[in-house]
Amino acid sequence: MDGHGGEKLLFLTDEQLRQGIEAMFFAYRGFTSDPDRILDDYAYGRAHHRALHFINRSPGTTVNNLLSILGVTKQSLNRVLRTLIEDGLVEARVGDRDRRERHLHLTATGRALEAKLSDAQQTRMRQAYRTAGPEAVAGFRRVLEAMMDPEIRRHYAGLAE
Amino acid sequence: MDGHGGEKLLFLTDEQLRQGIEAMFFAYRGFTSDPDRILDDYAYGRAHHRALHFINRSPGTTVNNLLSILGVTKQSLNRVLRTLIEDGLVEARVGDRDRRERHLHLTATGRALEAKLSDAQQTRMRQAYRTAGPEAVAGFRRVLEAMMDPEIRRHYAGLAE
DNA sequence: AACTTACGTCAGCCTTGTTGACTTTCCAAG
DNA sequence: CTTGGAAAGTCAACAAGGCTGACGTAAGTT
Repeated sequence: MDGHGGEKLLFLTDEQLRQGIEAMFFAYRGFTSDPDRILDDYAYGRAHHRALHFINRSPGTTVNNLLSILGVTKQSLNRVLRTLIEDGLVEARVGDRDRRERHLHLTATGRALEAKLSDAQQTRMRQAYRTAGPEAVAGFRRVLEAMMDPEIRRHYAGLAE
Repeated sequence: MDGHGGEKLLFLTDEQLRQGIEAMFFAYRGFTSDPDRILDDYAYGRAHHRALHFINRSPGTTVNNLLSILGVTKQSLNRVLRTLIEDGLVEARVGDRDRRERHLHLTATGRALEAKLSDAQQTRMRQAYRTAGPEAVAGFRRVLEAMMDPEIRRHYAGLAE
């Protein structure tokens, strides 16, 4: 693409970097605050939201798959998953090919809550995008992608593995 | 500045918004991972890092001030602050004008750890900035700022209150 | 038959958030 | 000078959500 093209000199003072760091901190708080408020009404937390999000994104994903995306232990995930299954938001189907695997799907109820949560988050993001403008959005995404760990980047943007 | 200038139509599909949301999630993980690894070596957590960061940014800040920036309860902050003071990283000086207030300062040891932590974080951010390019950095900052809660934006960028 | 993988579960621990109640200190207004 | 209230600290109890370690079971794989 632009390869060397955009290689202007970047004069980055410590102060500018510090502001970038704080921007991440404060923005992430805003980013999670809307779903958090909704989750309070149910007895769920951020961990439940994350599970709902990624199951919705990749229906039929296995437990192991979800573990590597979320980067937590199976004990942590299981605690969350169990309540979601008990409450009828998530369905765990035994695998056809490999019957050890559990393929995770959202039920209608699960999809409803996921939609509610992601609507709130999308509204904020859409508003931020509109305020910042189209070029800003592209830059935002580029910096975020460059900030991820490489192994994590694999899981990003719906890349099948 | 450019006001209406950048108001092209923004066609934002749900898929694009979802990818932005995931980018925030994955990038934030990367963003915190380096300091987290360092903190493990001491017996500290992310909460200690945040306190060190903001005390370093605004030396002499009061506890109440810090509370409103961090958005936690005084009991939560106090637990963290107490260990930092006991361990000699933070000094709480009784206020001159108002002797109820404690003005927080980093000791030499505290500054050393803060520097170590922020170096790690700055290195990642600098690398991401370099990969993404200068225009991307500006966009990144604009979107993040637009994503913050307005009350929080007051605390941002060293605005004195 | 033995090994490995996928998943679930029990027990226990830590950090970091919460609420509620209470005390001490101390400024400032009556 | 007294009193009200703000600032700060502390104790206790609790919850979410991470973690480790150990164990069990079903089901593929060799």
